[in-house]
Amino acid sequence: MARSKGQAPNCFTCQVRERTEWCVLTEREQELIESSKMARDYLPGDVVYHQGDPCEGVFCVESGLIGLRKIDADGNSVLVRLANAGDTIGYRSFLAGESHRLSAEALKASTVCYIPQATVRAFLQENPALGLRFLQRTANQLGETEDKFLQSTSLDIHARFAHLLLVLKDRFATGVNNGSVTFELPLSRQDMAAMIGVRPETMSRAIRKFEEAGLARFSGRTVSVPSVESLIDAVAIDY
Amino acid sequence: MARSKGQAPNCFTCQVRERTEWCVLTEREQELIESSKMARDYLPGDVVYHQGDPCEGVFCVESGLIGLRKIDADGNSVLVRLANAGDTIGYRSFLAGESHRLSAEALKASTVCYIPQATVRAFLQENPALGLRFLQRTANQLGETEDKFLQSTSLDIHARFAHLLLVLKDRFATGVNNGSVTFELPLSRQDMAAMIGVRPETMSRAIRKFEEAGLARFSGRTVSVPSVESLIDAVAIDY
DNA sequence: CGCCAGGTTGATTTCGCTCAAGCAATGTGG
DNA sequence: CCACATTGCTTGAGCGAAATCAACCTGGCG
Repeated sequence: MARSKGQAPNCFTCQVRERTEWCVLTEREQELIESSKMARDYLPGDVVYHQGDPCEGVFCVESGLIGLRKIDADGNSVLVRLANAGDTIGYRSFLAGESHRLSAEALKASTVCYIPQATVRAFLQENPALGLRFLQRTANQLGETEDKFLQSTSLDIHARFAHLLLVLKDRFATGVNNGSVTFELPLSRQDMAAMIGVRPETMSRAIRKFEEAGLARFSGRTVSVPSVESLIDAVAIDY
Repeated sequence: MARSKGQAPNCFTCQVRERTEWCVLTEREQELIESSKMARDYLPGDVVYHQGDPCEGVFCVESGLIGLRKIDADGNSVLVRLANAGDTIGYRSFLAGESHRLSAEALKASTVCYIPQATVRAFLQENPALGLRFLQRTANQLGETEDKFLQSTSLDIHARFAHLLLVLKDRFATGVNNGSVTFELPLSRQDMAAMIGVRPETMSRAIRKFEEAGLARFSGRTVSVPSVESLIDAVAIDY
């Protein structure tokens, strides 16, 4: 997965540019960002930034997968969000003018571009469209996060787990064969547990229950869902 | 609290303008907003907009207090956020291009200005500073909401309740006498319960425990906290 | 080979939910 | 003006789901 020499990422040829907020920049601005950014490769487990680090810029994921985690007081790490290729991370803390509230860690081999604070700030001042794109994104995430909170109090664990699997399916499943899907989870059980707000032991039992109910099969990090339909039902139905 | 005739709110003389996102508008833009906005008074219980309504503009709270709630599938209403004078509401759905995800309801007698979609959109396009203000605000709320989720899984009910009281204190307490505070909660017990994600019965018991522990006294909607210090301790300490 | 982190499983406990009853304040119709 | 419903809050009893505690297994790695 390591980048061979001479293939440094370039904003103009970047495959994911159209999916990023930066696609609204003018040609001239793209040049500026191209010259001020710095790309780096990360292997799974590598840390892009640490919670508490001063926020000196934002990061744009060119490829791979980044996990954003919070380490709580007891030292437990909680996976809060995933960032795909095309996602920009670290901008929340940047905008709020705080140090990083979360840590960013590569879950797959990834390439990430660093864009320094000064560049971002300048663009935001002069190009309203850029801020608007981030605003839309942040507004959506806020809605999702609110729902997550509401679900954590109103839905039981199995419903939340079913919901999580559906989200992960949408993100990581490549194809669907008449209702049946198989895909690879880039997550540990612990991370999945944290995402729905339960202990690892409880996650384990939930997995077992889902296997017994024929809702999904788990083998290592490979999941197969025989019927997406039944999984959707499981979100609503209390059983 | 009703507005006497001839005192229609005016953006130029608005007391809270400096605390709103709109303070970055130019003189000319202020004129535009002044001429396109529509003010209305609301009594406690009055609804500003309903969850599911199409979002046709945003609302700026001039005075009073607005509660933003979500009605879940079972018909339970969950208080998600409070909006003070100076807060703009409905902009999340506006930005995400959805219909309203929450309902807005006056908790105190309030005056709220409606700013139509077209006006807001035009300003956002032309004045980067406005979008940035909203961006900052949304970024902060996103962080708060994330913390709320994490707390709901890592902190027990008493810690969450203590935390809630501290937040409400900051919002509604006027003065502090050597560590002791008394203030009026504009919320029902049910709303407080929903805010920390518990049932009303559990809220009741928590209140009782806090009184027994001398952490706070409750009489109707009046709360007095003898020692803010001990309340802060209660957030962390498990007892 | 032995160590260790991640995962599974079982036994036990506990916290908060559910169900149910009672109470006070407010409202409504006869 | 009183009888009665309604709504919000409190309290108790019992239950159940998930946390905790603990043991054990597995695979990777020095």
